[in-house]
Amino acid sequence: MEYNFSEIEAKWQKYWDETKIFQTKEEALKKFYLLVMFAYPSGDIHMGHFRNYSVADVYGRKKMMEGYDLLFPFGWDAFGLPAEGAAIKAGIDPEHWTLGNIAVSSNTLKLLGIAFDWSREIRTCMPDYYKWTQWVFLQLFKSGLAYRKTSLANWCPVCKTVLANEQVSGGECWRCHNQVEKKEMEQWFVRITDYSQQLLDGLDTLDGWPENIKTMQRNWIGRSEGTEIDFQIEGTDKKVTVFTTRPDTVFGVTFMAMAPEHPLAKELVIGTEYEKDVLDYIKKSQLKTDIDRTSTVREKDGVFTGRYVINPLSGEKAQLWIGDYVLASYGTGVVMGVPAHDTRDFAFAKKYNVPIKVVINPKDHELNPEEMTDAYTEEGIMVNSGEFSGLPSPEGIVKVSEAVEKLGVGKRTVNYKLRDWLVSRQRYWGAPVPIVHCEHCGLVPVDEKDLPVLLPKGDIDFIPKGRSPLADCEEFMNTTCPKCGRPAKRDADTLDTFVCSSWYHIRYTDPHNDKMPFTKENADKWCPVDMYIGGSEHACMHLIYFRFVHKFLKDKGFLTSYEPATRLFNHGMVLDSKGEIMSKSKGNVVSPIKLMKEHGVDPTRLAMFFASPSEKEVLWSDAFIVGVKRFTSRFFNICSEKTKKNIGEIDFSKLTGEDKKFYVLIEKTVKKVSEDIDKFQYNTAISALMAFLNSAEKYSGNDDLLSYALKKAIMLIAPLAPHMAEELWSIAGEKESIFKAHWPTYDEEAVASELITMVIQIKGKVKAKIEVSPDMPEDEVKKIALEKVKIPECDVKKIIFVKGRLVNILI
RNA sequence: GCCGAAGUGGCGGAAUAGGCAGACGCGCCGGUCUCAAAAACCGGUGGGAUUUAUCCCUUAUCGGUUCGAUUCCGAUCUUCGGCACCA
Repeated sequence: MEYNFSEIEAKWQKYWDETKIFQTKEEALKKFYLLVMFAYPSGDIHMGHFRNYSVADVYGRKKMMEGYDLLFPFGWDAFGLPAEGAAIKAGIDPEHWTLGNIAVSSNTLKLLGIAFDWSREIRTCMPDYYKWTQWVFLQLFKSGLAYRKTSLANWCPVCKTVLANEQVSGGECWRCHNQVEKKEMEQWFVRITDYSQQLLDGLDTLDGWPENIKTMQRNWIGRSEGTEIDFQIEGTDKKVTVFTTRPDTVFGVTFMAMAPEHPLAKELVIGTEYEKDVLDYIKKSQLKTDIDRTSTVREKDGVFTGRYVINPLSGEKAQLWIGDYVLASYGTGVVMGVPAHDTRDFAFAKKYNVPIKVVINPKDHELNPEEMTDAYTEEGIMVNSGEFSGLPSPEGIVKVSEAVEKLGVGKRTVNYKLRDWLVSRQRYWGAPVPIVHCEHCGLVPVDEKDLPVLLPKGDIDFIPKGRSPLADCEEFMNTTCPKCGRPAKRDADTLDTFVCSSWYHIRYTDPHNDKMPFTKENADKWCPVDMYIGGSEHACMHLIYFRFVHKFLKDKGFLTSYEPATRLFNHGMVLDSKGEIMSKSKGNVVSPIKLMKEHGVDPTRLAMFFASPSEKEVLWSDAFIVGVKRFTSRFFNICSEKTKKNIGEIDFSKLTGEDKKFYVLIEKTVKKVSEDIDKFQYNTAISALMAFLNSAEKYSGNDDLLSYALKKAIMLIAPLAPHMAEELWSIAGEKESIFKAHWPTYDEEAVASELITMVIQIKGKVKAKIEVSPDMPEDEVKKIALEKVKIPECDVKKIIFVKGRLVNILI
């Protein structure tokens, strides 16, 4: 029988649709929540989506066959810049553009036969969803976690919008890759930093997350323990506080460097001879781009303020400088300069002739400041440090900190690199910030009963001008204050799309609720996500935000789980055959739709899976399809011809010879495929099925046994090639969907009883092989081995025996 | 610079609580079928030597531990990912 894929695919997709087989069961007795990162509808589905969803689909279908009640939903992360880009370029309304793309992509996804529960589809750009995104924001606001602050925001001059720190990489905008500037603006922030420690601690509970993602998040949160120390400014009643992780070097402070943005910077020099130089320097450093500012290769520079600070421990004076290598946003914005023991301070001191004072010596020799070419940053013994001299530096860190606290000039403290989350955007296509600005009452949250704050439609000028397009829409802007009732203005900004995606996993548990974002009952029934599948590029963005929002909602009592997802799997990217990212501009895009139409969905899936393990990238080549097409057609032929509905019992103990071997093979294949799918190693699962097929075609024994084995093989291939498996299942006489069949078990006795090949080595080199049963006594195996290689027992020095593996004879 | 992962035939890749390196597939070579070709099927295929039922070499490179190392340890090289003046 010919394998007519297009007919078979259409038939079974229709069947799945009509029988609603993939619709989530409400009772969920044995729940499994499988989640794929939802899609940005930028056009049609590409190979990356195809791989992501197919990999998840295999996993989900196997779970179904294992008897789990599966929640496997899909949706659209539908707000965001590209829709506005299309509006500007082509004059299309962003909503029209977005919904059009969703329609096209949904159709494609349905043709791909992914087992999504489409009845739970969500679209973040629709009022029934963003109403609740606004609700989430209001909870944050009411808890004091959403606040406005004027700050130097990352500003992308091309997208004309602000960006969160996470959206700037290497000084470039994550979307358009143009250089980001700094711009002073009043913005909405979310106090994610209140959760720094919780987000860090939570990682230790996430055993099912890849280590590299957890490491990236740990580094991103960037916890460091240290000590804050106050230095009095000479001749004033003011003091500056520094944060240091090396209080053991405090006696080596010869200068102090302050960030140009520090509130005291200007104040300290006003009216002095240093005023002009310092103000010029501050102005200059603000004009520098982030790339210049944060480049580690750039020569450090600074300007002297004419002021001195007093070291609270040594009583020594140190020069106070302004230097733009000091970050205002980390620690206290002031750094104590210890040239002898810090690389940056050393470079700075050398440039400006600041004294270098050694306070830590290596164990074996003494440092001479004049001869040093580099800072000594290792551990050592404290010197020139008063009562602390002679202490090993790790101990010094503790002792100096204690002294600082005792003197009342500082305290031990913890710092994090994590910054607050900037959530406002000066764009149209997003969820409006549900806040009213009232002259009398200040910032007033919109009443929950008045949500959503609808995004106005119609005549909106989308051209980016550096302020929100909504600001010009008077109809939208003019409102009344929910508190005092007087005329007031709406907030003109919209929320970052990462706010929309920070809670979508919970909305899926109750997607049509119009009274609440979700019920606690439903959230707790399904959450946490049991397996979350997506790319690793979101490690420090979405994957932190959604953990934060989940924890926040938990703390507010809206749900019970501490983490949104217990297991995470990152699939690799699909690249072109040269290893480059596929993009329209390069013209190297491979279309999954074209492949699917030409070869069928199942062969295309199999080719993708077989090409490489799922977590690795795959350099796509159409040649991958050749082998699996031969395989599918051979598999289809033998199964459609040799399976029978009724077969007699297979009694392993009565099998012999070829029959026994073949039976053991199918049982072993069940074990292998089951384990490999659980590990996302679909490539080896497929090769095990190929090896089985090779033997099945050669097998010429018992028809019942062959049919028994083939039906097991059909079930094994079902998650990987679902349409073909359904067809073969029905040809085999089965009436129900194969996805209602139970995932096959294997005969452990048979798998364990298989004859094993033992290797006979002489001095570690393979000389012969013997087949023995696994329970043959050691002495007997040794005897056979010696006979086999014709070595008399008297020549043997030693025999190494590894059960079930080998015999190594030393002579 | 720091942290992490990886390096296996012509290619994708398999095998690591240390135990037959190269499963499975692509490609290639030979064959069957055919007037011929394609498709399909069958056989062969890491490299080298050879007296061809034989031997040597081989998992980035060099060393170590071991009866035995792709797997463990150390050094070096390369590639990829992340962080990058975080005091």
